[in-house]
Amino acid sequence: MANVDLQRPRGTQDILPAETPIWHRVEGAAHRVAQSYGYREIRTPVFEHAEVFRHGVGDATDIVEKEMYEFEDRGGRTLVLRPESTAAVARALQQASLLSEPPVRVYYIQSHFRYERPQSGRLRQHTQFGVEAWGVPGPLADAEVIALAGSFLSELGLTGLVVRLNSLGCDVCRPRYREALVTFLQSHRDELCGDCQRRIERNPLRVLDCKVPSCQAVVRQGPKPLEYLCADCQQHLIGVETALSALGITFARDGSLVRGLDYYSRTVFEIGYEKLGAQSTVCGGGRYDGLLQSLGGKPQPAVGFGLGLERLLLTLEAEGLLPPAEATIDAFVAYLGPELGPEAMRIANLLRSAGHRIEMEALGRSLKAQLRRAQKLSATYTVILGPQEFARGVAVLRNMETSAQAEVPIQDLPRLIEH
RNA sequence: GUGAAUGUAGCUCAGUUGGUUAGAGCACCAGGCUGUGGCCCUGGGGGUCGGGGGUUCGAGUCCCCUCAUUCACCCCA
Repeated sequence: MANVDLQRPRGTQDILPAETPIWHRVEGAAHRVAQSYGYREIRTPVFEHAEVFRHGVGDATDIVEKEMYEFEDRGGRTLVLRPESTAAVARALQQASLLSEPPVRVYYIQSHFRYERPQSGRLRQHTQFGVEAWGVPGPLADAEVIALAGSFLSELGLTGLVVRLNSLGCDVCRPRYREALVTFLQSHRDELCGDCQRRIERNPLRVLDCKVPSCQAVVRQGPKPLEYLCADCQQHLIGVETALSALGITFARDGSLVRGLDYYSRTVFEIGYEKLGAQSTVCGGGRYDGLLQSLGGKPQPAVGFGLGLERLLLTLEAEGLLPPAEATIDAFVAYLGPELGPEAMRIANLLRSAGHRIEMEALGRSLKAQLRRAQKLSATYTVILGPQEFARGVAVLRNMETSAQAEVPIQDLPRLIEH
């Protein structure tokens, strides 16, 4: 016997039978809500050519630089397990020429893979429900995807989540702000933490949301991103806020909110749940008008979000919103003595044909053990077949809740059992 | 990638300054009730003490390495 390591790979999760029902519920809500907003599902390959993410997500991002599962296949192609879906979706829409007829509204529920140090709410394989509106430049689209996320979360019973909103500017104003910020930060370099000193070159906007108090003190004196927004970007931000207010969605403008992927422009937002600790952002998104162009296509405005389902489940659990376990069968078929096995099996199939969910005793245990099993499965009924009943063409039908039982003709069983 | 904590039965956990055969509750199986679940009583099965190496007469306990989980950072959903 080979000595196989039974441990799952680091940062992965088995979703066991006890957990699949809640996944079905969450995924079902995602399908319903997305479709109620007119979005249609898209599925892309688990792996893509590496360039899709290099150019789409950005060469200098952590995701591309050190977190991609990259490998060479037997044909010498460099492939990558997708670390996110937006760049892949852009590639797919472009390849199928679907963007010639905007708007294109799509959603996905897909796994993503990142080589990270795992902790709760951060896995190497994780699932995102994502939504994208392509070919829509106006602020109503931004508000729409935020509203969609809100509808989804409230359908699951969540309240008390915080929407944070910011604008990163566009090709016109972002470089101006970035330059002003870098100049400012360099003049205060020795007041910043080590991480932030590195960020000045790598990703200066990140300094804005550093948690170190001394860095925050520096940032407070520096140039404010919103002051550098061009007129168009300002108007866009106000347009998003006006629409959100009209929808009754509460949000907070947060000038320090920065998203790590290169493709974002203008609107960025996060929806978070504080009790989750460090990995508290459940949903993150924004506008990425420049993404398609960076993949070699024609410019196409787009806005969307990604919502981490594992983190969402943690939130639901913390809020006590996981539904109680439901009965998995309607009736359990018990029988006495191995010679009655085939007849019990015939009865079980008779009931299944009538649409009932049936489990039959598989281990030939005592009646006591069989009833215990039926109870454990929350079966509504137990059908008991013993030699005495078999000889007369009847079976005992026992209601597990009331303990009432009666002998009934076998052909009447399908009619007498209810869900 | 950086820093720290934890790892004993399916689950939650005890286990003294290193000292016989590693325990409890829950769960599981059986019997009490020879064909009736829940409550109760009795009994039973189950453990490479995460893995490997070392110190020692002797290691669950001490040391090193390794794997995994958790927490924080980086980053992100």
